[in-house]
Amino acid sequence: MKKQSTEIRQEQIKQAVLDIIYKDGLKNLSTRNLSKQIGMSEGAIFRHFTSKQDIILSIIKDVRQDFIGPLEIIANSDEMPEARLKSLLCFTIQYLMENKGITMLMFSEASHNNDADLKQTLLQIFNSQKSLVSKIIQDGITQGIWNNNISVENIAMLYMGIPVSLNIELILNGGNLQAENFCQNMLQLLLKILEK
Amino acid sequence: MKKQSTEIRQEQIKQAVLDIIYKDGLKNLSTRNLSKQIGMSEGAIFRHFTSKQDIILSIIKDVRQDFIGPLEIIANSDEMPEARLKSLLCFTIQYLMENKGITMLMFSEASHNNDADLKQTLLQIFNSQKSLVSKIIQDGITQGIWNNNISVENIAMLYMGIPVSLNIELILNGGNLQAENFCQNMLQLLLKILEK
DNA sequence: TATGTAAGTAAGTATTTGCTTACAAAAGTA
DNA sequence: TACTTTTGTAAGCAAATACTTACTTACATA
Repeated sequence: MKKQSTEIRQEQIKQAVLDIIYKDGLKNLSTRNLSKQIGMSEGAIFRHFTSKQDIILSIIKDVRQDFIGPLEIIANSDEMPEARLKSLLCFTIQYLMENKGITMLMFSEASHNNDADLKQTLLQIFNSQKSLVSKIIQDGITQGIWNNNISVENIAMLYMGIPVSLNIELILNGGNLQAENFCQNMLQLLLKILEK
Repeated sequence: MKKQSTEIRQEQIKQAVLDIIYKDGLKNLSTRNLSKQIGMSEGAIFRHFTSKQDIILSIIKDVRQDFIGPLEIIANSDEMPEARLKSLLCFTIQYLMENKGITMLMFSEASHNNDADLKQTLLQIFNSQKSLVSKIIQDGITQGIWNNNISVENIAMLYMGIPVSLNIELILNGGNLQAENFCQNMLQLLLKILEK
């Protein structure tokens, strides 16, 4: 196999991990299977990551950077709450559609890991999402746009189920889902809850 | 160890499976680990089930009987749509709280299984839930109680995320969650969407 | 062109996996 | 009581697992 830099290989390996999880499930995520998917020897994987655990940790850290990072920018922008909520939701759905294995990875593998570092990062990812949604909703209420009689906490919780709804549909109906439509549809429902 | 009938042992084994999944995650669900949890030898497990797969299949069939069964009765009762929706949601949450490993099992293990029988049962469980919620909502619309401008399909999709939201909270925040409150809270939000 | 290093491989390692075997003992039944 | 069946065990099986080793090869740079 042609030689490549560690940076390139690391990206390939992480992508392959997510692909395997989405297509074949977590139980088929073995280093042997992984090497087959990439077309490189098993030993080579361990040139670029110290352990299988290390690959997963790296993926979760990517999530914080490539997913939570942009979400923070969206939530803290000076746009109207409704526009921010839409951006937040649509970006989330887009990200999860492009990284289809991530939802499963975070729930199943990562959440029951005894690696404290990994667990901490994971908790941070969930809590960040929740608090960013909460912030936008709170802004809308404060600005008098939305109903002040609803519990921000409860909507945030309902919101957190949306990405997983998406995942259920993807797995069971085989991935043919219009991300743009899905985002708009869910947004409509949320706005109905928020309206005065 | 004292002898017990296969029926009793099967229940114990299935319960232990769900406990392990909830506490330690799917990757720790080995037959060795399972035998340790029950306090019986590994060989004894295979007296009562033909394979590990067989245990999982049996659990999923329980879900259809003990969970989907009652849901059908609730959805088809002659109560008002709002009362039925509440019962449906609260029963779902109660069931998942009492069988905390099931959500994870259905998503991760079962959805990527190559056993056709299992996959079929699983698909049935998801689609049943969705169609029962849809039925209740449709009834409410037909009776002129709820808004006829909303998409039944979309609300059903949003609904399906609620049980998993619950699971996230349970795993990450350590299980201290008031089921009764959670049910009422989510119901409030759904009713807000449905109202005219 | 020579050389050091980073990136590749095949073939191991020890451990864990799901499951089987050969046998023991408890419990129902005659 | 005698005998059959059912439920239990300890020890071991082949295959799969994550990871290592000893060695090779491509490539940037002196």
